[in-house]
Amino acid sequence: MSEKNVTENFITQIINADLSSGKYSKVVTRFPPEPNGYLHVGHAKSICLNFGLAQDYQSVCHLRFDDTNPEKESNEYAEAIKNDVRWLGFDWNDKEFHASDYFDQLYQFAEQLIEKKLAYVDDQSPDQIRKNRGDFTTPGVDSPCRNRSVEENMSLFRAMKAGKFADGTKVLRAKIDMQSGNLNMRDPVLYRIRRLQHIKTGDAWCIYPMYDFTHCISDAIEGITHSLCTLEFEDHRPLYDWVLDNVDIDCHPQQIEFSRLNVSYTITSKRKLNQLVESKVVDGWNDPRMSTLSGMRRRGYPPEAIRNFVKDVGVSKKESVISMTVLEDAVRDVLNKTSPRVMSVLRPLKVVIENYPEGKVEMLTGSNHPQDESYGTRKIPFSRVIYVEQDDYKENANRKFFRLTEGREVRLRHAYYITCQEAIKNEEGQVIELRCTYDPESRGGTADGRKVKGTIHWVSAAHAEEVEVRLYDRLFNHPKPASVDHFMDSINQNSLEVIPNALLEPGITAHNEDVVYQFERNAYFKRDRTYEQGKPIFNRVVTMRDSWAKSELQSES
RNA sequence: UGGGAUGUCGCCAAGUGGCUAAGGCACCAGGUUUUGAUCCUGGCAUUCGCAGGUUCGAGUCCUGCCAUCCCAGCCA
Repeated sequence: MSEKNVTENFITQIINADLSSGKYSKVVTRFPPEPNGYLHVGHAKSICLNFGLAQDYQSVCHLRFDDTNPEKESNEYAEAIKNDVRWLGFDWNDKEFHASDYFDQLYQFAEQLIEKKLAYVDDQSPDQIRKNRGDFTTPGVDSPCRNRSVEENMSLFRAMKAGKFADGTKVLRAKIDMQSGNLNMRDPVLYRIRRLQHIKTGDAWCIYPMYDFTHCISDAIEGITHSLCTLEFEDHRPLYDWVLDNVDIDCHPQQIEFSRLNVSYTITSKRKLNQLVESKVVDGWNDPRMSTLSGMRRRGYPPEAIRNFVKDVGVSKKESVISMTVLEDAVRDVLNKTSPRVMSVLRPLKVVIENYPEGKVEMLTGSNHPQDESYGTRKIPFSRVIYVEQDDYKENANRKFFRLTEGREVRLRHAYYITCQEAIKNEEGQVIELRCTYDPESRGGTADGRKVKGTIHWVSAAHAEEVEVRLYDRLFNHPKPASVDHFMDSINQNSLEVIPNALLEPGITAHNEDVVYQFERNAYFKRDRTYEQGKPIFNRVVTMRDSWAKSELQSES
C-alpha cells in the first residue's frame, strides 16, 4: 500500500486537475455530521476520505457540525462524534465549526435573496405546499404568495425572525421554478419557524435555515474547495449551485458525490440502529456487534484496520455492498502483526499426564509473537493436569485429523509431545477426561527427529484463570438486512455466545488491559472494559481463518 | 410515466481509443510452519449490461435498448 491515505479515484483526479490548472493552490475539505446520533462505518468512509485527502494534500479538514435542526440534536452526540473521529486517528486542530456559527450571516443572505426577488414568504400550510409541489409527472403550482413585493416579504421575514408567527405558519422559500423536473428546485423552503432550544444558540432564534440553504453557504464561508457528500445529494447540487450563484459570496465550492459504504450483514440506518438498541437486541450503541464506531472500538477493531478497510474499498459512484470478509481481513491483517499470543481453552477437556510427577510445576518459555521477537517471551506453568480444547480430541479419527485420538501423539504448544492413551467417559458416554503420557525429551524441540502433525494449545489446571468469553457473530442472517421488509426478522439469534468459564493462562488479566490478544489457534480477543465486576470478560474481535473447519464443513455436506 | 445517477470476475475496483483487461477480498491447488494461523508460490474475466455503428484498432467514441439506485420533509 502506498503512503497515501486515499488511493487514486475520480475525486483525486478532479482535485489534481484543479490544482494543476491553478483553480486552487490548496484543498480544503470538511466532515459535516449532524449531531443527532452516533457515527458508524458509513461515516468512517467520509471521515477517512475528507481527513485523508487533507493529509495527502498537506491541507486541512474542518469538522463542522450541521446543527440546523434543534429537534434531534444534542451536545452528547457532538462529544461522542468528536471522540470517535479522534479515535479513528484524525485531528481537526482548531477547525471546529458549527453551521450555527453562521446563523447571522445566513440570515443576511436570506434578506439578500428577498431583495433580489429570489425569495418569498409563503403562508401555505405544509400540506398545501406539498400538494402544490406536484409530483414526478405533474408540474408544481405557484404559491399564491409567490409574487409578494420585496417590502412585504422583507417585513414578513423580519416578523418571522422576531417571533411574531406561530411555528409552522410561514416559511421563507426560494423563488426558482415550480415546473422543474428536479423537485428540489420547485421553490424549496429556506427557513422554517421552530421554537426550540438549540445546543449552541439556545433560544436566540425561532427560525432555522434548512440544509440546502445552509450547507453550501457554510462551505463557502469556510473556503471549502471540494464538498464531498453521498449520492443521494446529486439532485441537490443544482440548488447548492443556485444559492451560491445568487448570494453575494466570492467562493463557490464544488459538490462531488460518491457512493455510501454498505457492508454486508450490517445495518447503518440511524433509525434501525436505534430500534436494535431500544428493543434491547443489543447491549447499547456500543454493543460489539453494532456497526457504530463505538461498537467497533469496544469490539476491539483497531482504528488502523478501519482506515485500511476504507482505503481498500475505494471511492466511486457505484452503489455497492462490500463483503464483511474485506473488513474482517483488514482487522486480521493488523491484529496478526500487533497481537501478543496467549493460550486459552474455551471448552475445557481434562488431560492427566500419567508419567508426569505429581506436584511438579515447570515454567516453560513461550514466545509472545512467532514473527516478531521484539514481543519477547513469557513463562507458562506446566503440570500434570492440564486442559485442552474439547475439539482437539476425537474418537476414531481418521488420518486427516492432526489432533488427539487414542494412540496419537501431538505437540503441546511451547511444551512436550503427549500421546493419548485412553479416553474416560461418563455414564452418558461423553468423554470427560484423557489419560496421556508425555515424552520428557521432547521439550522445546524435536528430540529424536520424530515429527508430529499437530500442535495444540493447553492451560495448566492448577494455574489457569477463569474468564468469561463472549463470541460474537454477524448480527444478521441476511446479506442485505436493510433490503428486507422487516429487518428485525433477519436478526441472527446466535450472534452472541457467552462462555462463562473459559480458562486463560495466568498473568494476562493483571496488566495490559486494553491490548487485543490472539488466543492461539482460536481467535483475537479484547478485554471488555464496560464490565468491571466479577471475572474478566473477553470479547472476540474476529476469528482466525480456519481451513480445517472449512474443509470439515464441506465434507459434511 | 418527470428529473438525476450507475452498470468491468462471487464482492469491491483500476482502466481517460493502441502491447496478452491492474490490484484487494473470496475461492482453488501446492510449499514453509511448535498456531490446520501467518508467510510464500501458482491458478482464477478470449472479455467489459445487451444490440448495432464509427475506426486499421473500442471496456474506452456514437445510437438504441435493458437493468438497478436516488428524488414528491417546514430532516440531513
